[in-house]
Amino acid sequence: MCSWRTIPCSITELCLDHTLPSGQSFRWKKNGDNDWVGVLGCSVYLLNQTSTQLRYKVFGKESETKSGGLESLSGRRSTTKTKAKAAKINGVVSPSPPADHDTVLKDYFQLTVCLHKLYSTWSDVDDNFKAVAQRFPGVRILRQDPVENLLSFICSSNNNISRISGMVENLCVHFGEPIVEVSGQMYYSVPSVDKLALPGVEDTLRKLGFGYRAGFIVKSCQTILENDPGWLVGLRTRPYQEAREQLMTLPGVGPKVADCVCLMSLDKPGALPVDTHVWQITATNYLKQLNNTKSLTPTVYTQIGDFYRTRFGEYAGWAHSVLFTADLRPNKNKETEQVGDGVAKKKKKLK
DNA sequence: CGGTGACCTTTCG
DNA sequence: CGAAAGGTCACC
Repeated sequence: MCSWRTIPCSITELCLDHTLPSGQSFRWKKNGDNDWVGVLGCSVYLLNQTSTQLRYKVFGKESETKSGGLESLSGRRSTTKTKAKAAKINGVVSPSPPADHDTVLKDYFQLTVCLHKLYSTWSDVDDNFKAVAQRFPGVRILRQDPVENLLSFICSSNNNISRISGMVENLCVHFGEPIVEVSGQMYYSVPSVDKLALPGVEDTLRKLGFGYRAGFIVKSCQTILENDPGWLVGLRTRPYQEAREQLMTLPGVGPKVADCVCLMSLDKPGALPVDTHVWQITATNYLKQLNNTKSLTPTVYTQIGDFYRTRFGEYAGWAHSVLFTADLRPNKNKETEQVGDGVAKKKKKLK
């Protein structure tokens, strides 16, 4: 058994227990009391942490992922170049992880972004944030594979977390590649868009319980393939608004899903997903004039995003994930459910 | 622009 | 059991 590898990292910069279950990725599972297991690229990672370091073990093939480029994981069929790189792998079932896994994790957790400073700034401008921040330190935005991120959130529409997780799992098990078995459990990669664009897939997904999202997934993958190779990941270097518009050309991708993808995998820290919950809480606690809005129209959606962007600045999307993380926890305490302490929440539903 | 209803199925209360 | 679930799309 290989030993744990470590990366220096304060628990206030990254708290796995607050970040991994915050509804960004649906693929991390708690393993025992301290460990988290998940798949990044073509490797299975086992993670835990102390107050000063992030610790990990890697299982499976050596990842071909290069720092900053998850392209090869994204179902590109641009082949030639990525193939050439991938061919370099010394596919040993090596007990010692390759040197590059530090880089993969630093990239995934975006450890070069100084969360401590951001928290401090946001606490200065918002009392609600300050209160929530004390209870939930170390919440940061992951830098996910755009394909995983996109598929996950196409599944999220009008759906519950529990089922979404199962659907993502099913996508990987049925259309991804097996990676390695760890303690009796096989792990799979995120499927390539090529696989999901094949004829017959929609029927299979329907049978797997995806409902109307089956069509969205297949058609979105087909659309991705019709675009230039690298189109999706290329949105990382396009302006926020443009990336958002482009994403919304995909079936099943509206404003909310587009913002999730912008924020969580396309390097748009100011993107701010507004769901019904965020809308309600914001109307109650911040923008009272929205209390009489009847639905989450594009206008209201923009107002809410702009409000937070004005208040929290360039990384408003990151602030938003801290602010609302408490409300997604399965075991949230109903008595204290609120944004910040002492602020009333939940208006009753009018119908 | 804003309002309405359908959409699949599972989980939740 | 029925309602709700991190929406989106089509249509008025």
